[in-house]
Amino acid sequence: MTLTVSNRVYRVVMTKPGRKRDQDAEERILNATRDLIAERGSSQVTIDEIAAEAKVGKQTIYRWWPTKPALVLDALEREIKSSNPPPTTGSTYGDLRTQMRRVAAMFASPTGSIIRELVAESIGNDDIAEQFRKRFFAERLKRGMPTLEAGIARGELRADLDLEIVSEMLYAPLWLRLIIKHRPLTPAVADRILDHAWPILTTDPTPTTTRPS
Amino acid sequence: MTLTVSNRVYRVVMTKPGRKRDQDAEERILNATRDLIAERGSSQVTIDEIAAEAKVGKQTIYRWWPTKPALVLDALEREIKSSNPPPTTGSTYGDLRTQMRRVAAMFASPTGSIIRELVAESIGNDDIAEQFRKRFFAERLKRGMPTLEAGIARGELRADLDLEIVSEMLYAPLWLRLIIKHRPLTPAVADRILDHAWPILTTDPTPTTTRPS
Amino acid sequence: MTLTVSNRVYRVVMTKPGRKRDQDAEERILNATRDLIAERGSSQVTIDEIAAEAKVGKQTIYRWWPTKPALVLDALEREIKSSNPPPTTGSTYGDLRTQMRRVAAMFASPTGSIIRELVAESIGNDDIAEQFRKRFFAERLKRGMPTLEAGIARGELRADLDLEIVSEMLYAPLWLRLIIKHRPLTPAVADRILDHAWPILTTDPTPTTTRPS
Amino acid sequence: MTLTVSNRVYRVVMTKPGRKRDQDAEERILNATRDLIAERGSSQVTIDEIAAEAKVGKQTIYRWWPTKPALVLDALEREIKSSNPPPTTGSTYGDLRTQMRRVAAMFASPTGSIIRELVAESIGNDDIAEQFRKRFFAERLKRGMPTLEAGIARGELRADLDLEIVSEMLYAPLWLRLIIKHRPLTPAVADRILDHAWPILTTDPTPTTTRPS
DNA sequence: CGTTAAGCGAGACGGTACGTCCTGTCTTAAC
DNA sequence: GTTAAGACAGGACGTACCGTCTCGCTTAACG
Repeated sequence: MTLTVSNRVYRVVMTKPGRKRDQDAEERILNATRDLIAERGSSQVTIDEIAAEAKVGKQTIYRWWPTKPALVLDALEREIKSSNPPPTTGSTYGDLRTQMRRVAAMFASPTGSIIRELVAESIGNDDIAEQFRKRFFAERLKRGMPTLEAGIARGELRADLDLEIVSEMLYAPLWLRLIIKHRPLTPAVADRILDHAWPILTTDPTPTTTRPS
Repeated sequence: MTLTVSNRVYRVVMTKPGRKRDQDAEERILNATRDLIAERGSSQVTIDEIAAEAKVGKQTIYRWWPTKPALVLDALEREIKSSNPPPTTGSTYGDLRTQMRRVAAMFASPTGSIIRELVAESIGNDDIAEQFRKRFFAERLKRGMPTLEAGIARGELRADLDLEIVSEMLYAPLWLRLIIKHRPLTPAVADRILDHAWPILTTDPTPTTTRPS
Repeated sequence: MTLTVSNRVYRVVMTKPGRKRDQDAEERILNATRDLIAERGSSQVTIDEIAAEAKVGKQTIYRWWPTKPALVLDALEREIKSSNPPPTTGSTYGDLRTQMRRVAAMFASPTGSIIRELVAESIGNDDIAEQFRKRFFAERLKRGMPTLEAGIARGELRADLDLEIVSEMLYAPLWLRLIIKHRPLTPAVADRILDHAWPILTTDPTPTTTRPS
Repeated sequence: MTLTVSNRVYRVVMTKPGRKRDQDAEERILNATRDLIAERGSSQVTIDEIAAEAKVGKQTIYRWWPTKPALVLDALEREIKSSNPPPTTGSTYGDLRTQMRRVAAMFASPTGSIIRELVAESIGNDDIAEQFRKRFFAERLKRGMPTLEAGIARGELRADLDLEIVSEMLYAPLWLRLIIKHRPLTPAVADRILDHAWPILTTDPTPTTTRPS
């Protein structure tokens, strides 16, 4: 494709010239970030260390990530992308139980530490917060939605539930334990929460049978 | 006054000599901390700035507070100390409603910002976390306990409730909205949470009447 | 240069009208080097800037010149290559005078700035220093030699002169004024130097007549 | 101490408050600078290295010296401050000879390397150049002046000499050999320069006796 | 009232990490 | 194959804070 202006002929090109971004370097940076942060916490890791660990110049990091938390966010996203498919135990109760236990387990793992660090960064930086919510939090909180909606569709859950509120009642306690660390965070806790909440979710007229004595 | 024991002469002093701690300086430091943090967030405020704003030498700050978050914690405590007495509307539902609305209102106020910043500091520093939990979080989460216990005693709430879980189901969503800012934090939200949770709390056999249509 | 059509961004590239961009690129590089250095000084000019100014890839520069000063050296050489033939006024005094005035004039011109920059580079880099001495300095300092030797041959100058020392006595003050800029550098200065030195050069028994009163 | 003027109270302070500049640190910085630069040359030494060698924070260097060359200049000045008194051999010729040999010796020593590096810095930075000329060069070039003036006063030197030119004829060759390194720089060279120049300086009617055969 | 010791505002200190800049090498798409 | 663009590893730069220390002064209890 050509463009002629005042007798000068220009070619119109779509691609950017120059060396392409080095996928391998990106890989090494994200791995180094993940490893170092899981080990010592985001605030205890410097960009210089990540660069050294990844055998990369600092500028290569700054070229692609504006700040450290942005980098951490990408490292986290990659870590979580290997997402489990939604559970299908056959019953809504079973599905919710599995999902909540998975969240509790993830929060208790090194990945939980990274998420925790990201929450801290989000509090101090609105851009990070925005990214964190959009790319991780919202997606995660909503992952439970289909299960709840399916439960309603199947008639196992009450149709008049405010799912926004319900999902927060189920998951916010887990998040809070991750962030504040005021109480242990185990699958058993997830179970206790679900069992307490179950009566208000279900259409079953004898809810107390699922309640702990 | 001197005291001689085994040929050794001691000076006996009753009060510590030297200049007294400057109450005015302390006041100025805490005010400056509160103002600057509410304005820009704890992580964006330096000790140098606080010292300059308070017209105080840095050493005067470090003499009394070991770290910045310790200072922030004190600034926060002073702000919250004006605690309301527990509500007594006559009904457990009404008391819970009042309490949750108060928490939501506090979280939405500048004080909420300070709490949020403290959460961030807690994540990066275990000592701060310990202090934060002990001096603020636990006390706050447990403030609802007497109301719940009274409700059980009065027979308005089920006796077999796990109050630890219940209080988290009620308050964790508010905390999460403060920290993550993923959804608005209003008194109406507090109401919706309580109304959804109420059926599992109460001994009233017709819980659905309190549910939002 | 970019062109946006229906939200698509295109790059506009000039077509290559002919071939043999080779020599043109070299030309542009040397010109850009000369211009930028004369303007801001060698140490304030980066290779990237030269490449951008010359519309050339950095690699094209590094393909031909190992380092920046090597490039500067070439730029300088090209500038000076237009060397005047040795003067022949008929008298040794006149020839020396012409030559010294020429050097003073060159030092006072933009070319002098480039030479000055090269001296700076030479101090920090032995390879450059070697090149600078070999390709420019020695040749320049020795350019006066034939004149002096001819003067001796003609019997106008003393036969027992140490020409190495003499040429330095004549020219080093000019070099120093170029480098240190401690005093002005004008043809008049060259004259004063020569007139002071003349008595020890000449066989004329009445040297004082050429001395300034 | 307070001072009250028209109902306004002023604090009267005599000295600047705050910690005093650490003389020991300054000493260590200047020594480290001198040592490292004499060893490897100014351009091969980083501020970080100087700070590390001096056991000093980088900021302490930047607090007192705006740039590296400014620091080098101070280090040099301190090195040279231990200046020898002007020589008094009894004869002007002897004094000049001693002085020129001293300069040659200094230029050949590690101090000479530092001066050389400073010349390079001066070429690239006008502020440094200004400082270098004012604090070192001018003072040094003029140090020979009293000797020349005394020579005239005693009648040993011609009264119509342009001392500015004369001192450059004597010393510029030494400077140039320091900077360009095109020829060796020894006391013998200083002698040869002086002996060549002597005839035009002296009132002695038989100058050739001091000339090398 | 003078001594003594702690607190004060100010600011220099040793140190760590930051984010930018430049060098010289390399890789890629367009010609 | 050659060019312009530009990403790469490496490394120095000068800045910003941290938490500590030192200075000259002020304040207050003790003798």
